[in-house]
Amino acid sequence: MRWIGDGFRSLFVSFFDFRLVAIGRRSAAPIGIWSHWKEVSSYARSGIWIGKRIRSRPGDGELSSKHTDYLQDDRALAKKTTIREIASKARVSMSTVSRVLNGNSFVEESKKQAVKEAVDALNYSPNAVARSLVKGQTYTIGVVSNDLGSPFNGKITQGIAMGLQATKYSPVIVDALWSKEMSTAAVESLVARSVDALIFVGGDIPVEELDQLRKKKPTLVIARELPEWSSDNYFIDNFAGAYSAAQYLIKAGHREIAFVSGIEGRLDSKRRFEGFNQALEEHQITFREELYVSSDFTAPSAVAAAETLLERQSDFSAVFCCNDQTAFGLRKVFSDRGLRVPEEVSIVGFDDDPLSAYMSPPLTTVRQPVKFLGREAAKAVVNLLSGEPVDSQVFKPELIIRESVTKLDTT
Amino acid sequence: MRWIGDGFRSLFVSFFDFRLVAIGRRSAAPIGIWSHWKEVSSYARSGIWIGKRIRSRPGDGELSSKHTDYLQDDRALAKKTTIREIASKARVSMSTVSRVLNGNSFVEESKKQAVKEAVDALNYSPNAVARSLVKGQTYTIGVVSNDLGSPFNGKITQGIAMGLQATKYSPVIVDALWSKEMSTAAVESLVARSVDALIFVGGDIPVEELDQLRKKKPTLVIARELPEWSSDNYFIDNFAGAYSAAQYLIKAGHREIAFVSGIEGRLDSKRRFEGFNQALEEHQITFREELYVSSDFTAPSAVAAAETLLERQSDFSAVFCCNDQTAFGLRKVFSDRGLRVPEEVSIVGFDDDPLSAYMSPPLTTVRQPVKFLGREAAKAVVNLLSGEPVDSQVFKPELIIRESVTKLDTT
DNA sequence: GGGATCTGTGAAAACGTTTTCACAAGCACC
DNA sequence: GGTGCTTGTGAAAACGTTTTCACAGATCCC
Repeated sequence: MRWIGDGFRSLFVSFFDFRLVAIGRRSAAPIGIWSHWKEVSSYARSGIWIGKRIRSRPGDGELSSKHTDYLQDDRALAKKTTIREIASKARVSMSTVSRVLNGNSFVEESKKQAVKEAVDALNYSPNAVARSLVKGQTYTIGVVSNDLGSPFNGKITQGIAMGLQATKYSPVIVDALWSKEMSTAAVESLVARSVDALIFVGGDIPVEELDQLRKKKPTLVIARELPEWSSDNYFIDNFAGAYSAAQYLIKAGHREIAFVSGIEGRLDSKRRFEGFNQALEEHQITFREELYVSSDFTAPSAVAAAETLLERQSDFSAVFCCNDQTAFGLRKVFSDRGLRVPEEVSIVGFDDDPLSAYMSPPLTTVRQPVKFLGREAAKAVVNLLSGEPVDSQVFKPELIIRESVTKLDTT
Repeated sequence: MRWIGDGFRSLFVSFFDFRLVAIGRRSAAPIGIWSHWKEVSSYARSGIWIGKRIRSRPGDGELSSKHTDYLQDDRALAKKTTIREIASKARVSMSTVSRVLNGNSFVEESKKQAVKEAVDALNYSPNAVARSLVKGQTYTIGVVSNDLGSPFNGKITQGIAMGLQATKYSPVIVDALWSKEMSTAAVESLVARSVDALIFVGGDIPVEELDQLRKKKPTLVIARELPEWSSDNYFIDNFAGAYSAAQYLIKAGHREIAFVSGIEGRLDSKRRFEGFNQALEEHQITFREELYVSSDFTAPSAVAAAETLLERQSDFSAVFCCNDQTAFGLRKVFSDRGLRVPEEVSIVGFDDDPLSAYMSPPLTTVRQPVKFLGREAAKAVVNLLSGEPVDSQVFKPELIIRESVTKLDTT
């Protein structure tokens, strides 16, 4: 909070949110020999709020150096070179400079050279904001992620960033943290910044809202199956992943297999259960309900799930976990209770977390091609922006066999 | 690749990088009854490249509807409402609309209302690009991260995003993937997009380059100690973290403690070794060189390190690992060799990975306040942007005691 | 009651590009 | 050698805001 002098329409500066509120009041004693009016504005410069409109009355004389110093806008001194300066240095018009820079029209070789020299000499780089304004494109792609801190989401995002690397688009990543409000806020902020396209990584925004967005901007939804969309949707085949893991357990002789779910209601959890079930049914195994325990993809919740499961005292020789964190949680409870893995209980996970290979025993799990998915999504969005339609695509996960499953002697 | 008709300066469209190359050639047979010139431009619209400059010669008559359809720019139809329309609907000037929207000047209540109604009625939201152009601020903050896929970096970035949530700034996150070229490219792209400030998360860009950048833009370096900077640098006290872990091992009776390093040459690794050493020295323990093994923060490399260490056949009762992934790698080798943890070897880690609590045994480790650091960095950068200087700050890590360290009977 | 100051508002300039438009000179062809 | 297309280029408009500037009416104070 800071008052700029006295003696004129004073300013109340709130640092918290950069709003400037004018408090009109009678002038008391003008600084120096002139009087000012100041349009209340939102310019913060080197800690001092500086008026842009400072008017000396006729006959009031010049501002003293003391005051000009005070009023000086120091950021303005670091003014960037503009296309106008290049034009005048190269003795051509601004249009020509633009044409050379964008390389989209014939320009005489000598002028081309002159422009390039001027650009180098003045160390010019074009202002992307101005370009965006006139082109109506920003060359940015909004990426709405949930929980960037998790390896799964982090890696997908990284894949997108990598895939966009060689293009002229950059990702603008926001983290919605699985919160409804934050995700709408995030999307609004992206739209206001006029990103050229949107990529949703997972999330649970209702399809209707996504439909609305898709009308306005090229939109891609990845790592989330959207049955309503026949295009612009890349996801991993959770059904097949779970099916292959369950199949593997069954082939190893397991019949009583417990299932620890992910977040109930989410399609990925559901599909994993369906794939799991399908494998069981194909081998005429009926799944007993007491072997289903609910969890939420986190290790702490898996601990609770494991305890519930053990309390039920229902026999099982293997557990299917909806992700690797769940497997880690279970493994810990089994350790604590002296249940040996895999000798007494086998475990399979899902995701292939970087640490799963280092669990003891190393975890057999379903690897999702996350980075690949991210990179493909980047390609897809570039295609979308060039007007090529993008068909939905299902990515196959891969069963990584390690040591957490034992072969049962079925005699 | 697509030719728009024949008969005039044709266009070769390269989809790969959106460059349009004009191929001048003699006209053959103009479409319809008029002739065109087309400024070669880079407009892609719904898969068809459409000329902006289509000139019918005098007397050539109107374009037929068939052709206007073809030439129509469909994205332009979805034109956003502008401040001008709000102004005319509310019967005030554009200036007044702007003033109401920004709330930075007195406006008569009745006009204020009229503007607000018009805004609601037309569902207007201001164009951030235009605003940025005139204000010279974009309200974006460039975040240069390395390896977003790792929990450590992912969580810091998440912290920054969370911290920026309530402000009017948004993060623009790029991943440099520890590559020199990618990081310079990333920084250049951020600067070209005129982000208002930069945050570097870790990384190894030379100080001189950072100094240069700092002259142009408010810059904050976090999660990396920069001894040359006395401000704008937030980092975690690696020395203290390692010291407390080593101290804990010593108090538990360990004398022969092995050290598995992080990436050699990086200051965080170095500081951890110094902290470790300091604790040893204070207890008059001389560190034997054969107990130092080099690694690089990844589990696979830790496996190699563990094997090297065991081959040396030097006695040790505990190992200090430079991060948790290293600890996981070691733990696996010890398992495989039948070395019990913690009964025969104790382990401490660094980072507190989400899965460390679920290692068997649960890993005693040094927790870094990563999300907190991210959030604080967000606050700091906002302060920086309002002109308040930001002093460098050291964040204290916390020793999390679990079960991977055993107390030795020192008799 | 009258000069000085305050207040609210619209017109217009500015931000830095790209694109359009107009034009002049060059070329090709009958 | 004239007609008509091609080519290169500069001036100016456009993108959608914010901010400046000018002005008129209101208020204040001696």
